[in-house]
Amino acid sequence: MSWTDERIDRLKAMWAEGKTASAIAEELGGVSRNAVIGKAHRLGLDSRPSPVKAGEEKAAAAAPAPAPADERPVAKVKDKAPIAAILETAAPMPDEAPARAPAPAPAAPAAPAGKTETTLVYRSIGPGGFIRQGPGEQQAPIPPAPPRRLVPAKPSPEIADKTSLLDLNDRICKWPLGHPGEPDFHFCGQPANPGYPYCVQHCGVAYQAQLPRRDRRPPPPLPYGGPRVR
DNA sequence: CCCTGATTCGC
DNA sequence: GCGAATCAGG
Repeated sequence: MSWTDERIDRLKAMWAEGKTASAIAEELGGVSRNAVIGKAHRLGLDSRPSPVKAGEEKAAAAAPAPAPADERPVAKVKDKAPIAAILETAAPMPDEAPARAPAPAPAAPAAPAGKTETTLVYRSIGPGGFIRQGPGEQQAPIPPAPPRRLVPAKPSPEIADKTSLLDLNDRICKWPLGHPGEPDFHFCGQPANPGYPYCVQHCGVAYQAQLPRRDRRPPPPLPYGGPRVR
């Protein structure tokens, strides 16, 4: 079914009457509700109060100022231009933000005593989560530290004579002892079995002959409660 | 789940 | 331009 002039007129009339898109579609016949809505849009007919938009208007009225970037809904994956949306959100808005919340100029006198004035400052959040400074609120530059002679830090006593990550090469055993992040975490450090990353002893742990299925033993319960799930 | 309108995007 | 598919609130 095509959009003849007559059908378009009927659509316009019913749309103006406030009939729902489904009702219009049913009355016209041969078209779906979506077809009616699409046609109405292309004709430039007035928007109807849509459930989606109604909520947005309320929110907009309650919070006229743009919400901080980190509180806005994250761009959905399906969005065709998520980058653009993020950039638009994060980009400084030279006309709005500073005008709405002017930062006190460095030379400006402090607020009059006895009356505490709280100014709400909207900031945009940068891609890394840092807070962008607004114009006119630069901090005084941090003075450079006085020059000092740099000396190597002493290793902590716990790992003073242990094999650390930096000590590893292809000739020493890389078998880890302890857990990464713990203060005494280190590596075996014995001479490696040539061609292997571990010493002979740890090669015996790391490499085991493949047994036929029927000969395999079920693995013993793990001492630490199973693999960590992150 | 149903309804609604808005929007997108392949045709 | 068309409209199905999809989204999102009621």
